Amino acid sequence: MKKIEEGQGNNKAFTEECNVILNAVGDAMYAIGGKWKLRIIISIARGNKRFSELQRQIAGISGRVLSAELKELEANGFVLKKVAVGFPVLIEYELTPYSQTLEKVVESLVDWGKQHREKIKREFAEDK
Amino acid sequence: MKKIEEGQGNNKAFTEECNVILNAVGDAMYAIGGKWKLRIIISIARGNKRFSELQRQIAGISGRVLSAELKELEANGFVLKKVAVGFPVLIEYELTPYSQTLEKVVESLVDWGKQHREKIKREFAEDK
DNA sequence: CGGTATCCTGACCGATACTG
DNA sequence: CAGTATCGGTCAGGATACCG
Repeated sequence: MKKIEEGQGNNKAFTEECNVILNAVGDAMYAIGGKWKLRIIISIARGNKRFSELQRQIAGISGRVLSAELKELEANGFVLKKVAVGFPVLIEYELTPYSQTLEKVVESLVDWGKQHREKIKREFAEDK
Repeated sequence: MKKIEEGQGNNKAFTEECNVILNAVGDAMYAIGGKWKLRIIISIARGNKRFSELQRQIAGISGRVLSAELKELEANGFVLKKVAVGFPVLIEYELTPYSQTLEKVVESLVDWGKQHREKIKREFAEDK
């Protein structure tokens, strides 16, 4: 009676450890996955502070969605909303220090995204 | 007449460069975003090859969704489906070399996800 | 300018049952 | 075992109009 046939699929400790990894990625994607969250964070990081700047910079996002996402990001501690009294009222968004922990994630995603886009372009070119 | 008030929001070259970043992240999220794709890739990378192994390892995924995602991953060049003739027919999934390019992304996401989960837990504990 | 309100569609996805 | 078929529900997010 073999206990492990091949691969590590039925090794208990292995399965547990794999679950830790899987949960971590799940948590990460839950927090910053979705179409817009990371893009908004990046856009703020690169100097866009105003609502309209963000909407202009992030192609395709609607006001409704940007508004909702900013609220969520604020609630989750990624973004700070600053309201300066005066006339007209000046509203600026900025990142919290916690957003800086995303640096490596963003960097690797940008790198991969660039090379992936190149790959897709090459394949498309070959398809003719 | 000031040309640039403050920040870099209206600097053209800057905006362009920011768009490159934004597009890269958009492409990446389009390809490997969503609830399951990365988890499936990770799960295969860690030795799970069979359909049922994957379904067992990836908590919460239904057969229907796993099937659809595997097809998409195959079509996009991340996964290879191997069918060994015999009885019963043995079907195994494995990663293509291209999936290896995701290593850094996965690594940073796992790291961040782990610390994020810790942060959430701490905040939850404080809330009492 | 910085949003909200309303409405709506389609993508995603869970459950269940069935098949070769 | 490795899926497919069908159904139905939820929800992200798009369009548009409006508001202080």
